[in-house]
Amino acid sequence: MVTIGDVAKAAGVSRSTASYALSGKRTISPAVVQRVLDAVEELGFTPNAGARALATSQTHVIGLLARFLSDEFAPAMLQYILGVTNRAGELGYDTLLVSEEDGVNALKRLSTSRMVDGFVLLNVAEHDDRLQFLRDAAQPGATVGLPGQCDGIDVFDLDFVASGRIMVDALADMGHREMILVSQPQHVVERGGAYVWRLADGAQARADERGVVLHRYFGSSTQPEIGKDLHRYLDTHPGATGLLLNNEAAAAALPSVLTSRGLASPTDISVLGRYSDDFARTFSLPFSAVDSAADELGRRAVEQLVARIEGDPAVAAPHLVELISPTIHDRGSIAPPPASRG
Amino acid sequence: MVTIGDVAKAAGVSRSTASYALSGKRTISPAVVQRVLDAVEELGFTPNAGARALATSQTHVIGLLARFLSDEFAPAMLQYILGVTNRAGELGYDTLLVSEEDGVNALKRLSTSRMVDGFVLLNVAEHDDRLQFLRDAAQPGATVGLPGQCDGIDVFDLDFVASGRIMVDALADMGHREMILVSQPQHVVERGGAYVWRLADGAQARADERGVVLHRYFGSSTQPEIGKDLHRYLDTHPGATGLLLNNEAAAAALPSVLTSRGLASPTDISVLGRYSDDFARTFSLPFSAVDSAADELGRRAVEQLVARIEGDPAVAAPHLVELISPTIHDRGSIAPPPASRG
DNA sequence: CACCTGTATCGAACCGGTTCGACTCGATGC
DNA sequence: GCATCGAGTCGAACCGGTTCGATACAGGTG
Repeated sequence: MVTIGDVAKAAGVSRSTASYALSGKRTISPAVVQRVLDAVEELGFTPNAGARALATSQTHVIGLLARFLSDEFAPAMLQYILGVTNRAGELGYDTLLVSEEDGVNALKRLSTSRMVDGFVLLNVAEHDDRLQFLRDAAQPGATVGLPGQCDGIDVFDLDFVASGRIMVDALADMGHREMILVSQPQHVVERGGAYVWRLADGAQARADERGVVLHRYFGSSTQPEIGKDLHRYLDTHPGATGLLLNNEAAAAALPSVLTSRGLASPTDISVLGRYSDDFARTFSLPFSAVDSAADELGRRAVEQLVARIEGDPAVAAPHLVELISPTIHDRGSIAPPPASRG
Repeated sequence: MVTIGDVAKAAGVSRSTASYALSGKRTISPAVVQRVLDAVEELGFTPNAGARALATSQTHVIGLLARFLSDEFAPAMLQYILGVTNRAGELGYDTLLVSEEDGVNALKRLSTSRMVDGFVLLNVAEHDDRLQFLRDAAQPGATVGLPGQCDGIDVFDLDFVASGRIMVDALADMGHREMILVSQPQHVVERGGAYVWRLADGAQARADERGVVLHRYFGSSTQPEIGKDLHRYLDTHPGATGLLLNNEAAAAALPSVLTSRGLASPTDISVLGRYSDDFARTFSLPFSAVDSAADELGRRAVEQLVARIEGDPAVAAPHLVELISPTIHDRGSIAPPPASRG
């Protein structure tokens, strides 16, 4: 293997001079710099990552802690992962992906062994046991997902309260007065999926403000249960003209439920989901939806993490809690309710 | 940070003794070993990964080169990734995930900087430009996907030729005489997705042997195009009673296509796909399918890679080309054709 | 001409582990 | 009683980078 010593020898200088020529941290004569660069080129020198990490205490690797929970839609996670790895790559960082069950253990291991410069945590719950160790870690961390306590970390998430509000608004603006909100299953909430009730509360508050009736349900996350759930909701509330879906499985199941009831969207019923554009394409879902912004959240988390890694540690920038404003991707599934039309 | 020097001092021994006490590579008296272990415990010592890598030339990290091609069904890739990371974790290895466009560059970079002990390549094409560099690399490599040239690497893949055969057999055994095979889009083949024609050729050969009519198509990999494709195929071949799907998007789109045509499986048409069990669960697909064995392939690739990394380099084990026999996961979507029933 | 300044370079130390060779000491063999 | 041996330990070197302090030398100043 080619070391910087080989490069130095080939260029006829000392190791330190070669190092400075490459890093530019001290002034080296242009002639020498050129000789060093030529030697690097000729010999095919690449610095040994371990040695550099040892000397500089920087690995240029970030740890990505994913968490795949049962009854969750795994493919949705991929968007976040790719958002992180791609942006990290652009910024000169590699990504160590950990899918271990025991996130706390992985976090400790990577942190104390100094394998990474920082962490990105995905799928963060209201009370996430990984956070305590993240705060104590020597490396900074950013999360995708809004936990109960945000101190000491940078937090990124979709603004789910606002999402709930604009979902109600979108339908209420069209004249809908009664709608059904289908959330994730109850146990997703119980294990800390706070975004579920955040969206629901935002929706409820806005519904109350506008005098709209909102029926709230926790739907199943599996087929065919969710299909039956949807039928039951529609049977129970024949006056409801709008459907808000904060549940990927419900969105995926809805087309065949509507078909079998002889309903069409938006003619008979308006539908508004909350999922990513990729998800919509994959499932060919014709419903307008609040974009979950997975890609953007992953990107932003990495950007902030890298800024903190590379920032002056003396100037501890205040920690961010960045809630991305929801945007609706219009696919034409919202219209005025049947009764209000000719 | 706690170093082995701190541990040695606390235990009242030299650094080298502490190191040997922990590694067991030389005999150290039980009393000293215990004192060292106590010190490690008390101080919370974890070896610095960079330092260890520098000294041992082993990083205990494997590089995972994923390749997300346009018009490919990204969620399917997740299964392979998790198969790799999970098994690697069990074997004591962390996984560096690279999703870079330029796989060749990433490979070179990780290899020459000695960031990883070996590589797993996913989504390997017939003529994959990454392979040439993998063969020249100082680290061993394993692939998931069967390339044209397999020398110098360990190769794992599903036996797609056999898959094609058993897919035809499964339907022909039930009495079907005319079926449609929907493959991946043509350009997936053109850029080296050899598994597409391997399965198609296997199917065609078996169909010819049995006197079965097989209509072959390259379907789109995106919605809603694939839905329209499916409708067209069914319109064109009203006599076809079986559908073979080597195209995830087609499988995902089929339920609504069938519903809108008023067809049910297997009553009106028998369907056999080729995708993983996880995929079926995630998308609630009710079709029997040849399992793509994503998880197993990822696992096997890692196991072989680790064996090679840790094996005696003097004893160069012959390289493997392991084709996993296809198995059908029965979900009840295959039955005799309508005409042959009462 | 002595003095100072700044530029360009070198040698040595350091990061935190691992490992080789040498040393000590008590037990064993003759 | 002395050489031999093995168990147990230590010091030093090494892995391949980075970085600090010192030095050499050129040019400018009083």
